Order: sequence, then structure tokens, then C-alpha cells
Amino acid sequence: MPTLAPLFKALSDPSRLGIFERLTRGEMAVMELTAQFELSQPAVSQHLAVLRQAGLVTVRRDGRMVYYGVRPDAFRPLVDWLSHYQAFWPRRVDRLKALLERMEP
Amino acid sequence: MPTLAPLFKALSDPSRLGIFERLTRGEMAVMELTAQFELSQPAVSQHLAVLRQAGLVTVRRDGRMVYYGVRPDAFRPLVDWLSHYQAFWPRRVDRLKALLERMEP
DNA sequence: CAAATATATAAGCCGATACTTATGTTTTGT
DNA sequence: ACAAAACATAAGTATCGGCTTATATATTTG
Repeated sequence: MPTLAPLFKALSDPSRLGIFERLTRGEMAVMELTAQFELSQPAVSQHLAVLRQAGLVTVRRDGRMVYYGVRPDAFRPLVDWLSHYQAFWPRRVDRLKALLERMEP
Repeated sequence: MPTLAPLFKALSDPSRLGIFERLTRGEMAVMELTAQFELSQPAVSQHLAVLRQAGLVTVRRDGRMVYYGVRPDAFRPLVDWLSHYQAFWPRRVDRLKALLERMEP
């Protein structure tokens, strides 16, 4: 039961969450992120540093560009945490069944 | 897809997250929470106000005590959000199957 | 090597936030 | 009605967080 507060904090800023969600579509260099979000390059780098320290993203250097991507299992702490509070999930069994069916074909 | 940042922010403070998790075990009055956490009563009330504004908890007055509880469906936004990123879940199908089996008996 | 490119880091500013103490509001008990 | 209890709100303060500008580091290119 690691404290999830740091993870939540990492995702609590709209810009940072936006960057993170964008990364779920695939790796991206800082440059490209800076172009897509209306943020300065240092601001993007700082957000990425926070995400990295929270264990949410991976970094890969290629030449002079640095590519960030969502870490596999990034959501593991969240999923584990949520699984302890199933009683408060919405229409839980139905939703999960639907999820499984979408995932398995 | 509503922005989840405010929800994450509400859970990003360790004290507040602790209070929230404690509430998942059942309703509790401000007094009792104040006793269990090393926080002043106003601090607890302020945290509860944040949780309430984030739609995470319910309030019920009984006499001069006010009972807070986790809102049913409190995790709905989180579950919905996570469901969009299944690719980054850990051993996803197995985990969900296990979950379902624990939930259905 | 020098210049340009891509990114990271440093320092500072300012608004947000988590706490404190003090006070207000509602309800109970006598 | 009055005092106490349970909680909320107000106001002040100190720290944190996200931004900016400026600079440092790493890599490629000429």
C-alpha cells in the first residue's frame, strides 16, 4: 500500500496530464510536445521531469532529441489501488465484463 | 472525457488522501477523523470541503455531528479514464479476470 | 573547432495551498 | 435562555508549484 499521493500529484496539473495523455498515443520528443502544447520548452521539460520522477514515463535519447513515452505498467499503482475499493465502482460487474469482452477478441 | 486533473488534485495531498481512504471503511464524523489524524479540526474540515467539491464524498448531518462518507460511484471518472488506456495496464486480462472472480461469488 | 539544434537546469516571481488561530453557526443539554 | 459541543468559515502565514528568462549540457553539422 504505497502512498499514491505523489502519483496523483503528478497527474493533478492540467498541462502535465495533457502531456501524459498525449504520450499514451506514442513516443514523442520534447520538441514535438512543445509545439503541440502552448508551453515553453523549459515548462515542458519540467513537466516531463515530474512525470519521470513519478515513474510514469520512460526516456530514450536518439541523437539530440529525447523521446518520452508512457511507461508500460504506468497505471499499475492506480489499478491496484482502485481494486481495493470495488464497492465504489460504478455498476461494477457489468462494466468490467464489457471491458473484458472488448479486450479479448 | 471530463478533465480529471481536479480529481487528481483532490487526492494529491497525503493527509487528504488518508482521510478519503479512511472514509472508504464507512461514514465518519469530523470529530472522529480529527482524533485519528494528527490535524486540527479546521484542517480536517478544509480537507473535507475539498473532497466534497471534487464530488468524492457525501455529507450527512445527524444532530450536531456531520458524517462524511465516500460517494457511491466516486471512482467512476477514474475507472472510465483508466479504461481508455488498457494497453498500459499490467497483465491486464488476468488481473481483471481475477477481479471479476472475486466480485461475483 | 565552431555554430546550430535539442534539451536540461538554475534562479526568481507569483499565485495556489495547507496549515494556524480566531470566530461564527447550529444543535444539544440543563 | 445559556453554556457547551461539533463543525464551518475567516484571516493570516509560510511553503509549494508552475511559469518565465537565462544559461548549461549534449549532439550534430559545416
